[in-house]
Amino acid sequence: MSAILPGGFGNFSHSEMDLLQSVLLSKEITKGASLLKPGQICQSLYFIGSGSFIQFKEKDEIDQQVIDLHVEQEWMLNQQSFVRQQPSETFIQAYTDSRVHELTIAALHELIRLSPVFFQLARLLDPTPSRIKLFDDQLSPAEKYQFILEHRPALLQAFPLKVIASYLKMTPETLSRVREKLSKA
Amino acid sequence: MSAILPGGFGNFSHSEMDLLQSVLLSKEITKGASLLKPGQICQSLYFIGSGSFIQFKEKDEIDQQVIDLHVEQEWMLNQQSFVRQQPSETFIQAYTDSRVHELTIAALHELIRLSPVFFQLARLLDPTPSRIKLFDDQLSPAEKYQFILEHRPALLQAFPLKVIASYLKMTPETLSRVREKLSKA
DNA sequence: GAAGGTTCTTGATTTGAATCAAGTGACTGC
DNA sequence: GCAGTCACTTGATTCAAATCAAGAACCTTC
Repeated sequence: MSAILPGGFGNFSHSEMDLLQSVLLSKEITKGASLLKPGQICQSLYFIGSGSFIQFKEKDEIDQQVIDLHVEQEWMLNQQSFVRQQPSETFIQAYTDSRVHELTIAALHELIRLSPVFFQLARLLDPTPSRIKLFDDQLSPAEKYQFILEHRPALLQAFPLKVIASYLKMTPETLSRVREKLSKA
Repeated sequence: MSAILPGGFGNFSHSEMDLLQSVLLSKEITKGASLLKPGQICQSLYFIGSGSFIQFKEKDEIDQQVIDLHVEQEWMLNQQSFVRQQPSETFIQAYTDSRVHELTIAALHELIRLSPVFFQLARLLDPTPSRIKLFDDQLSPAEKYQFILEHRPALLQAFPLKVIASYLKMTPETLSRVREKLSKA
């Protein structure tokens, strides 16, 4: 196995990368299948080799709220559930046929036991600055859209606008208007 | 030194508690003084023995946005800055004369080296479920107020309503109206 | 105790996004 | 080809909270 993992999420030597990759489990996930369901406890980090995932919550019988969107070459997990080892409230569902590389919590502990260097992976357990910016600050719909345009443009390629709208916590109508305004600005 | 720390944030034996307390630095902070300023990197966790703190961001020259409120018997830090060791964007400022017990990052590492049990403290580095609920879900002003009424009532004792309003990301007028409605419901 | 400053409340108005509604274009499958 | 569905757009209306404005209650402090 070689180079399934990108740089950028840690400072690892070649041998450390090899070690890391050796404990990963490669899995194929077909479109629509779930890696995590409400009630389950998130036990793994997943690195997406290819494909895309939607993490969402059932608001009511009809509607679902998109919590996060994940595209290839990104790590993915339910942070809350993983860190506190508590039942998830969200689904993590493949939006397309996908391949993931799974790092179980046991494997993570083993890595850290072997070398404290792997401590760095713990950073994956915290919300990214990008997510914090998007939802902690209170941005206007236009600002939210511009933010992902700038910081997560891949999402716009990977998902339909109604999914993006739900992720950004606005209606599809509002997103449509924001885009229209921006396109002629 | 005895019993400055409460239970509830970890599962420690008496001797572990003693060890933990032995590495804490007790500090007095006078009203208005800052434990952390924008540009600085958050290097410590603070346990508030007595007093209260406001964590806020300068929105513009005039206004400031309250990010978090901290009262006694709680741990406090700038999670983003601490975890990523990046410059803070917030102030952590004493709202009243206070006493804190400081756990530096170096002391934390030393504790974990001595016993992996202290790993549990890492949970302090993640946003609490309470905070996530308050700002990730999109609650109405009334729901936000009811949430802190139920989950963080001490805040209402410790801070004026205009500070609470800023924390809850609503105007003081809206908070006032929410309270009025609730009081006669 | 008067003057000034806060905090909080109350009322009137504005505003921005949600909702409601309808329509277009693209694709899907019979 | 045509009905049906789905994604997206566009327009009209509604609604909730922000803003603007003013006043009441409670402080300081000189």
